[in-house]
Amino acid sequence: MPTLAFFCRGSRIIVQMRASVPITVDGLKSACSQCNLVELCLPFGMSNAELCRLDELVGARRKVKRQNNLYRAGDPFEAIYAIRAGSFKTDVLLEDGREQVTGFQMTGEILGLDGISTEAHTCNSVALEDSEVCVIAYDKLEQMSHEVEGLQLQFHKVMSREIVRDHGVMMLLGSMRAEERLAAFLLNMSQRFTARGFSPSEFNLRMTREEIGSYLGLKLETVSRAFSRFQEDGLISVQQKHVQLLDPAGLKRLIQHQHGAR
Amino acid sequence: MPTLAFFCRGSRIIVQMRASVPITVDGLKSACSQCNLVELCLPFGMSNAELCRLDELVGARRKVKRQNNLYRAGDPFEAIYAIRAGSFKTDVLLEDGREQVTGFQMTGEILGLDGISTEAHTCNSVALEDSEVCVIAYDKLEQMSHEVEGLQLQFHKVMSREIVRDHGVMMLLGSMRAEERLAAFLLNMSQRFTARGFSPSEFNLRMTREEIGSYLGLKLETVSRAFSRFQEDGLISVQQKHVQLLDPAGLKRLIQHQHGAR
DNA sequence: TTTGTTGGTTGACGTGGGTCAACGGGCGTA
DNA sequence: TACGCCCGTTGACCCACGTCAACCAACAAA
Repeated sequence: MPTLAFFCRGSRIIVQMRASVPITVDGLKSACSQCNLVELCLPFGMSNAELCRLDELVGARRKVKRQNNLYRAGDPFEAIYAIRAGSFKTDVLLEDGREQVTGFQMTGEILGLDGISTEAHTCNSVALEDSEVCVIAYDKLEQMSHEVEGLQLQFHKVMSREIVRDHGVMMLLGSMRAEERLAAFLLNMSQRFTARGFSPSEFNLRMTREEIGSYLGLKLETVSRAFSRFQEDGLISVQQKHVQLLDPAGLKRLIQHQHGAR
Repeated sequence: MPTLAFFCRGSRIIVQMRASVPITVDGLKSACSQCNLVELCLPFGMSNAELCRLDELVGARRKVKRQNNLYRAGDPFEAIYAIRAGSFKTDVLLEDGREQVTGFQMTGEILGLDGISTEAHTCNSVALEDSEVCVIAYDKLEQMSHEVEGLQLQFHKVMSREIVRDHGVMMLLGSMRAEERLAAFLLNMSQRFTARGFSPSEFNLRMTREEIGSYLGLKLETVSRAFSRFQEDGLISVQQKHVQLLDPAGLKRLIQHQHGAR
């Protein structure tokens, strides 16, 4: 067995190992105190002391291959997940097969909150690329929330943020036109890439046109046409999944002044 | 000052008073342990002992007249609210004036959860009729969640339920046709009225066609036409805000088999 | 290299629901 | 009891987006 010694924030991570078998990252315990996603994730705003307590909470990491499910609707709810690497989509399915993508998640974001209410997951979570998550056992989270001051507040904020995000999507679906929806989507992606230290104006989408369409309540052809239209108008440059925002302000304007919207 | 003596669940409520001034309900402290909405509201599933602790948490009640705001987008977040009587809508506004109704709330449901994330409300909450809410100071809730076992779990479930509900609305807005949306809306209302001890098949809507339309991502004319269509087809009987579900199974069928939906 | 498969683009056409407009009934106010 | 306003209904028309179909590019497997 390897000997692992973690030290908290401020000092460097030191991992000493005397391993007779190769170490798989799978079995490695995650350490929030050492994670560079701290600013984006559950631990945001917590003190160093609290962060070290968090290290106890976060269990093993789990890898999820592209197209595989992290969980499925109906699975018993046991843990929530923090995305350490990669990205996911969540969707709900109707009996007749219709799919609605309810969100796309990136590093540092939390998955599985929907499961708390009924103690079973109510949507499917699928990796859009080979990804890795930190597993946070829910009963431990409940327990530790009683003890660690900042954890409870942060967790509430994460849930509340999800509710606010959902309201934004409702706005999008309920009262915007196709091109407005796509513009809002692109700006949102840009903003989230920026928060992760990537370029605000150039990125690779991880999802297909069909998935974007499902999320935005549009058919994939409409999404494709809107992309082309934006390119013609010099707002963006697209090539397959690679997108460059040439005129973010123009995209914003598109959303604000409805051109005779519903 | 009136002398008030409350006893916990199981015994009857006793209120002794020697009042020189008329008692206004406004000033009265709410007692969860005495409230008949316990099964629907935050305290659901908590023990009697825990319920009595909750009585400390829930502050004064507040009356909100029809069309008045309980809170507005931008207001500093200080409390969440449990609806004791009446009903509300929540909506978000775009700069250009477009409105999206994000939900309708009934007795026992919790308002204001959106405010936790940014410490300011992000939507408007408007009473659809003269209503009354219990004010639950958020800092006190945080505090008491550390102490009362069941409260934290229940609160998390309430938030999670809101997220699940929002996903349902996304499904509705993103992949259902006008008549399916209205059918889903009516069945949802029926189910919630039932949970409150009212008839599953006959009720009065509190919101206008325009508000329903905004919620469902439709124009009021479309809502009106769908109502008329359902009536022609013998599914419901409508007269203004009074609705009777004549064939709930038929409404369900409408949702499941899409008639060439998007 | 070829071939198959999946994802994306584009065109032609159809339609669900938005728009505009007229009208009528319920309800609150005087 | 009458007035006025909001709310709801209905019809005629139109357009944004869905549908159907052809085609092409990227990428993986052979």
